[in-house]
Amino acid sequence: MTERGRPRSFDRAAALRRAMEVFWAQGYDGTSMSDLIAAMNVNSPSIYAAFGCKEALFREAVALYRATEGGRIWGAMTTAPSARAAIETVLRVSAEEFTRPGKPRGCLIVLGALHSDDGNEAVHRELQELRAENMKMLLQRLKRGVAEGELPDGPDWRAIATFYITVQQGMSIQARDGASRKALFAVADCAMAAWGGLASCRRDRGAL
Amino acid sequence: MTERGRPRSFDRAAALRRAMEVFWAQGYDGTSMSDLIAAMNVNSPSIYAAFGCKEALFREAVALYRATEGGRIWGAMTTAPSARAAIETVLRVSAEEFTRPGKPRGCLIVLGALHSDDGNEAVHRELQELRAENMKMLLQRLKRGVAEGELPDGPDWRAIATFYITVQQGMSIQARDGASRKALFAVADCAMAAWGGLASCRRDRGAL
DNA sequence: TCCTTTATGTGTCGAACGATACAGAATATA
DNA sequence: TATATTCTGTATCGTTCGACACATAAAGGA
Repeated sequence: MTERGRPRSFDRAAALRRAMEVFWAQGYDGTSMSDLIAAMNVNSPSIYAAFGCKEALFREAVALYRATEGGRIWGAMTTAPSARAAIETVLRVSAEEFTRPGKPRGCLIVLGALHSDDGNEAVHRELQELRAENMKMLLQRLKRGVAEGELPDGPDWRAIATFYITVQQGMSIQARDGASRKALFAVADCAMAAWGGLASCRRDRGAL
Repeated sequence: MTERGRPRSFDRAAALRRAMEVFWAQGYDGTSMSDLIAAMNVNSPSIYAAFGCKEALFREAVALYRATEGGRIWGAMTTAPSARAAIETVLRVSAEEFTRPGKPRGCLIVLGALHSDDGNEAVHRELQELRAENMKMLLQRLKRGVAEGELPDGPDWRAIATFYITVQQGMSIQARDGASRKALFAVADCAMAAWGGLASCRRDRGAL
């Protein structure tokens, strides 16, 4: 069974990639169909036929982002040899990805739909869940480190995971504001400078 | 010379405060005139007569934010007895302000206009400059600490300032995602755990 | 070749956007 | 009281939004 009907005259994958970069640069609400038509070089009926609606197109764009840039950032979470190396690599690769020449700065998942407006509740919620997933992934990597004896059992690892997620998300804003790759590397280094104090501190000493 | 003409029938300051909270919750682009009319309980011609246009109203809202919530956060920058205490207080007060019950979560300056769309370039640039000002303020406080002998001359204080600004900005996103005040306090504690390592490290040792 | 199927380009839909025209109402001054 | 001045409510401006109707074009299958 082969393809029926008139064949598509544009490259769906390439058009999706261009849509992703527009959403990435301007956010979900900040991107109009006119923007997408111009960037994808495809008329709106063809966009609707191929992707459904603006929200569905955004979801595909997010999936593509997670499979490419996002994968490069969070892949280290499973491949790195230690919990500490995993966190350090996530921060450093984030610094690289957030300042890649010719690409939008910062992270689509973080900057894509921060506000919940009239008709973007589903999109906003999805990105929020993806951010929560990243946090969960980081926390589980730390717990694995504890289980494997790499890390002590005392510290509040949830708080520490929240801290590193906070830094990683803050880097998106810094990147948007023009921070250089070198500056973000330095931020990562500063965050890792806290590791020694955090990984050894006891839960019963103050807020940690 | 007294007031001429029909007097205003609404409280300008109270209406501005309500407008600020809408902008704070929904961002500049995410807030429509309809939202403002509903929140301020003032019809649009009266809004335009009193504030000019949507952008001018937003600017006044930002000024009000800086005078109130923003002032509480960054006031410590000058009042705290040491550079370290200044940073710690900024982070802790941020955690408080970003999770104040009944108020929008996070920071208006950070979340108000992250993307630069069609007609918000001026607003976007203004918020960006205010973020840069905060960074500058923090860096100058660190330099003052060096000048006064509190801090050593070796470390890359600009990188360290960028780090703490990154954490402070990341807390806005965490707050938006529902992080508790306690969780943000823990983030602040983690960030301060890096202080010892940062404030003593030499510039010629690696990236710092 | 005819029919079915799918994609394309033109044009446009109702709704919401930011912003005002206008007439009437409420005040100070003359 | 008469006039000038300012604010208020209704109603609407032109534009842009996301989405789609429609006729036509281009392919496979009979």
